[in-house]
Amino acid sequence: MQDKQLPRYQQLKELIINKISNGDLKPLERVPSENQLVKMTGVSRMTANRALRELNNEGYLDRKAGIGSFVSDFKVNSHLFEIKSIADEIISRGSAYSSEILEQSLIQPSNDLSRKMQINTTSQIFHIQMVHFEDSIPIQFEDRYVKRDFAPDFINQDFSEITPSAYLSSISPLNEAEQVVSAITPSLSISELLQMKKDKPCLLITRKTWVRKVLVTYGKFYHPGDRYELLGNYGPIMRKKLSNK
Amino acid sequence: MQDKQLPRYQQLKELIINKISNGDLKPLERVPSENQLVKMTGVSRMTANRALRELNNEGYLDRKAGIGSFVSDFKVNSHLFEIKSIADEIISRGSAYSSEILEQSLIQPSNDLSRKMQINTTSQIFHIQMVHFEDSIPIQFEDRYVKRDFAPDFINQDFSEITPSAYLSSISPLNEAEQVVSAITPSLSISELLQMKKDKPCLLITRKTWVRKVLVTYGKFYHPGDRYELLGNYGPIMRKKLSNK
DNA sequence: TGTATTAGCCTGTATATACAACTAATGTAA
DNA sequence: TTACATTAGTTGTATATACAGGCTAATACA
Repeated sequence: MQDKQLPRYQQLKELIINKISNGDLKPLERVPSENQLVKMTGVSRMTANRALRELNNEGYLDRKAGIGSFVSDFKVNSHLFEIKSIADEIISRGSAYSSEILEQSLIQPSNDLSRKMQINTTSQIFHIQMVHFEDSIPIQFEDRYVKRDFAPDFINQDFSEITPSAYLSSISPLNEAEQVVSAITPSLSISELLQMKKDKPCLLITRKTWVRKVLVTYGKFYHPGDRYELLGNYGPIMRKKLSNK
Repeated sequence: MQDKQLPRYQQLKELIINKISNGDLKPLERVPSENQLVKMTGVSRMTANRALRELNNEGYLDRKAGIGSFVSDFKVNSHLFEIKSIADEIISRGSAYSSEILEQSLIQPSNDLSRKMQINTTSQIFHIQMVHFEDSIPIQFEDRYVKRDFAPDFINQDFSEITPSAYLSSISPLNEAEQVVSAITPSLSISELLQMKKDKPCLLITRKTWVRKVLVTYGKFYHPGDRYELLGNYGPIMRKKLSNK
């Protein structure tokens, strides 16, 4: 592949990222300390420090002096910033969250869908449709497809307890996403599900998510235009710190 | 303020960021080399290296071995990712860009506007309204306010040559932004400006931008829902490298 | 037993040193 | 003039060392 070998701190970083990606290291688990890495790999402590420090800056790890280094809890706050569970969002606003599941099934994808999900038509995929409510007012209609390979137990989950988004994150940290935001006029059925007045616009978010370069889920998220807006903050890179508790 | 003094590499970083923010160091200008920083401030080369390396990772600087370190060209690609000039976006798609300026004036803000812009009503602000076209089709209606203090020469610019967004970025790198995306039904006048059919939805982006914690511009950007969508990619942090040319 | 101290491990920072790779400018020989 | 070698300055990496400060658990002591 590449004739030039990577620097040692970079090799260390990728070693740890790989262990996180393939599940050897799970969220909140301890990763080797700097001195352990020194003994294990023969590098000096400063290069072990650089590897762990940069992984911390990139959101893979949480470090705390006196304690150790731990894999970030991707369930709570993925380093895929801004993409959080709709339930958490509603609860953090102090509102009551509830949901209604309309469909939860295993299907054979159509030609169009198999192309979107980058699989052949013989693979099976899960399909879920549900509505999310904030204080009993519909705030999102979720129409999502999930690769069976990635989440074989998807069909047995109770998604009134854990949202599909949170469940998928718990299986493996999602490490790449593409999100398209658009304004549309909803179909009649969606308009009714969201209890919207006629001809009112919808904010539609179409999202694809990859784990280790493989697309695992594709979903459309419809929001009533007058009840939902998407907020983004852009600024100097902030690192979250572990609390002192 | 803070009883604990910052680490030296952090002090160095802030020194350089301040020089960039207040215009002492302009885009593409050379910043002191690691050895110069050593002589100037008395730190060791490794801590000077850490300061410059992290500023590079955060997008403030571009560094190249054998050459030196230079302030990033925020005009081309701000570290406020995803917020780029609509003109660049259209041109990068291979389409023809044009614009029509509807208003360009200096005004006294209303009570409501002065509150939104966090100033008192005696301060003056600039107001611009314009439409951006892709291949002669309207793609964005821009309704923007700019603090006079920040860009005193704003009124004399020819915004058919350089977009307001690009002009403001050229004055100083914009280092914080808040963006709210929503789906609305446009007013009749906006619907006509964008040559939209009746009752079709608009994608509305409301954006505030700060420079050094001071809000400098507030704008609303209306897009026809069927002609524009907002795309975001989220993934491992990538650093741009200087080319070898 | 209960409390205070200590030892040990962790991260965070700072320095001194070394070598490699790259680039531009300069000097030198053909 | 041209081609090549040298040199100085730059960033990039790697190591060894040191000390500070946070935290935990074992230990010593009253």
